[in-house]
Amino acid sequence: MSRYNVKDIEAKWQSAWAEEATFATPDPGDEKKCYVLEMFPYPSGRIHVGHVRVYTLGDVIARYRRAQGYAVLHPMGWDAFGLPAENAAIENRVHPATWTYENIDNMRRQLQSMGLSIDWSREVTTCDPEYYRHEQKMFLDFLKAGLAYRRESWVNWDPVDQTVLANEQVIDGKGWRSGAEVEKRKLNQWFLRITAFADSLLDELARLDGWPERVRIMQENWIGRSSGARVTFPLIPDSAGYDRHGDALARYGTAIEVFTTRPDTLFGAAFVAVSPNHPLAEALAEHDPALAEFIAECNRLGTSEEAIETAEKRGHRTGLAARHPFREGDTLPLYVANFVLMEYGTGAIFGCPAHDQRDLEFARKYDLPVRPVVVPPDASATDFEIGTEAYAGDGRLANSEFLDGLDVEAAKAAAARRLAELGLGEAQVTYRLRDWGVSRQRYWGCPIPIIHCADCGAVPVPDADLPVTLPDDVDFEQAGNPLERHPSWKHVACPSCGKDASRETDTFDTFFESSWYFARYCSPDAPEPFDRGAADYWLPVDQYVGGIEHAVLHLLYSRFFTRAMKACGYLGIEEPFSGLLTQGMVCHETYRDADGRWLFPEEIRRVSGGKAVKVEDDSPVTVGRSEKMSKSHKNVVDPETIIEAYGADTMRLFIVSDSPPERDLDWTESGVDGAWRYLNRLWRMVTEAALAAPSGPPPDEVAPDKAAPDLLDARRAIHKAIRDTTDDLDRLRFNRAVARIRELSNTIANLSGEDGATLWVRREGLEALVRLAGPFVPHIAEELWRTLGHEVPLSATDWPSPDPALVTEDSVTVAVQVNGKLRGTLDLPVDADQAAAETAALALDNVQAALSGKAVRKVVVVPNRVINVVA
RNA sequence: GGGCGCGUGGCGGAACUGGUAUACGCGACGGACUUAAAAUCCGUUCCCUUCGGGGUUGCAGGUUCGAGCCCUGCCGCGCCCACCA
Repeated sequence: MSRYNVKDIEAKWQSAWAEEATFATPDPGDEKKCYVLEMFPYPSGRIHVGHVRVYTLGDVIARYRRAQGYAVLHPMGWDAFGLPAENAAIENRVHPATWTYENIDNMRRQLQSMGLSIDWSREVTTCDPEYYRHEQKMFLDFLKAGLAYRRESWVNWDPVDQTVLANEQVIDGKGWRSGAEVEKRKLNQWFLRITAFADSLLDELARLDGWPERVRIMQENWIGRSSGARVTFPLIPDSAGYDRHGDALARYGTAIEVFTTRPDTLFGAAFVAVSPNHPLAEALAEHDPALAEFIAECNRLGTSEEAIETAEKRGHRTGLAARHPFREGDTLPLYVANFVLMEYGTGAIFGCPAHDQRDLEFARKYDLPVRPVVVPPDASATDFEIGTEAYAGDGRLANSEFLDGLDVEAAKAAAARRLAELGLGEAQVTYRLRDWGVSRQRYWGCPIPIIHCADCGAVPVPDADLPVTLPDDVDFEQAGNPLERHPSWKHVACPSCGKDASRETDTFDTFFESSWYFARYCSPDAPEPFDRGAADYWLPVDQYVGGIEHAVLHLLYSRFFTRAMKACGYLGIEEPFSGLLTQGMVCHETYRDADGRWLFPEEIRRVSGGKAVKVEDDSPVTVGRSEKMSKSHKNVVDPETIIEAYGADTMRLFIVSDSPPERDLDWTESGVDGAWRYLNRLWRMVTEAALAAPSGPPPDEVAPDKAAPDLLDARRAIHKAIRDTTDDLDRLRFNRAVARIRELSNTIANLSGEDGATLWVRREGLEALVRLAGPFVPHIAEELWRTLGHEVPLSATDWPSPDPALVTEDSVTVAVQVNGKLRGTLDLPVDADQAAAETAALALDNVQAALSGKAVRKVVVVPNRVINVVA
């Protein structure tokens, strides 16, 4: 018997697959297709265990579908623009491109050592001008279609990375990469009009039944559709009567627009407030130094969880008042208030203290009237009062003139109707979702193809001049954007009038590149972004695999981008990914020495009693709970080391064995050992049996109607294993599939005897075993398939199907209960006569003992499952 | 504050969507082989038991012939969003 020589076997099959172009993508044809894609990696330099998990999961699916006869597209590429390259440039004085391409080369080598069934001829690299030229063109098309625009706006500014961040990239008031407290700045920015598709992005979620419910809910909340009304409040100087607002009103206008979801509570209004960043507030501040100071203070305040929770509701009274739209002669004081967001609705609200907690806190502080207008069903209109809790529930309207007596829903509609009649508003839908700001003040990104001309404004770079490429000779010695400082790059003639003009020096957010790469893979060398025929055939992606952290970032942007591409005639579909699998994180125990310093797993040694010591000096080590692998806690495992020691198959098997894919996975050394031991066992089973096991058509004595009972049982187990593993793979339940495969190994191992029929059944089992294991552990499976005497490689062999005669049962074990408690089992023919089943059950000794003479009240017979005797 | 999810042996987890709870693996223990160790192989492994059985899916109830699964209320853990009018 030969030894399981991992290194040779894995190297041998990896080069065989490469030479034979085994995983080359077929041309679009008539076969059923399956596009399997994992989120492409950022080329950080080395793969980590998280990569191993995603690419293993995707590879199992791709290999399984290929064996089933699908035309499979399974590509790989690099999300190659981004900040780490620039940081490396600053720290190590290496050009971002050099750094990136070197990292790609190393990571490609590492990924290839995993034995992935990837068509490497379709590699896409987003920092390549041959890639990003297409998105520059797309951007200009979006601009023409009104899906991109430029405006001055308040932005999230990351003071460490010195760039703007999208709302999706601000986590708890901090930059998603730098962790720095985000500041507010006003800048000219390019935006993509993602809000134009808000309804479609929301409504189509219901049809994405291949997506986890969790992700769909997260996107739904993120889009945040709410319906209400827009209300116009005419402005007048209030009783304090100053007149210095004339200038501000003249510039801003003499009315203020407010969005509310509760137009029914308009009669409870006590004040109107605008955001500190509202144009009216800014105009007023020019003549009001105290207001200017208040606004500045608001902008300094962070937006972190803590800041929001502890922040007091504060306002600055403006000296203006708003006329109540319904109640003649009633006016409401106008405030600038710190809790009003410029980014949502119109940046202005009316405050109804009785029915909104924030408004109530504000009203109590500034002593404004609290007038309930919605009375709960169990209270009376005359004594219902508000204390410290606003009432947000349902009820009947009161103190509200024409709305009195209506319920909340009817009152909302009636109020909106009246507003429309008066010309002071109408029903309106508003979204939490905001347009996607894509300008970044960074070098290592795709240049925005725009030229700014003093006379002509923002002029698109003509098609003939695309792509706009990055200059190579840049200087990272100073902070800020090197494109801005480059001596010549930005100075160009205006394409429209020919005068001196300057290039846009901002680059795109890197989520721009990842929003369409899945389409580029369909035809990576096409002169257009993609060949329409190829895209029509391959898209949408059938199974996408990636981390949950992209639930509202990449996955939402890609859905938008696909719609925008469709609107501009690039594509015929709206949804890019029909199936989505979000895999959990990989975790590992943490270790600290006596001084509290973190230790790497290889620095410790397990001793008895679950304790651990330092390898170096046997000093005690504290074992901490398992948490997400991170460099700072040193609880990391390097995939390359694992492959060196055990091989890719062991690593792949371990990573799919223990936990369901969407759940977090605990990386354990003993689990890896277990996978290693299993593969050695598999190796021995096949190599020891292969010589003795005959091949060929089934001999008579193993036929379903002739085989000896134990052989028949074994054959049944083999075919059920095929059926169940297939079912588990279809449902992406890989940990269960692995359990089925191990069970099949046990069945085969328990098959004793060396007669011809037994040998034949053993071979049948081993062949099934190797074929079922193929998607998980492809190298060893190929090798054993050959050992079993097959000339055609496993990667070109069909997926096995179970023999129907062997998976349909003719008898079944039925549980027998008395009053719901198990008292025995019965072997009955499938679909046995109910009366006969009942009689057989009652005849059991255990049943009679449990009844102990009591009368049987009834017997519940669930065919083929259970018989419950009720006494 | 809003939304979503989870809780099963020492551990990871399984249980066909209401029908024999604890599959498969890890760990542990015992044995065989070995001068010895590793590897391998064979057993045992939810708890209690007077060996007849009895109990067990975070806790307390409910629905049902029957509940890990459905409902109600607690307890604990996790994730997402958050002054969103």
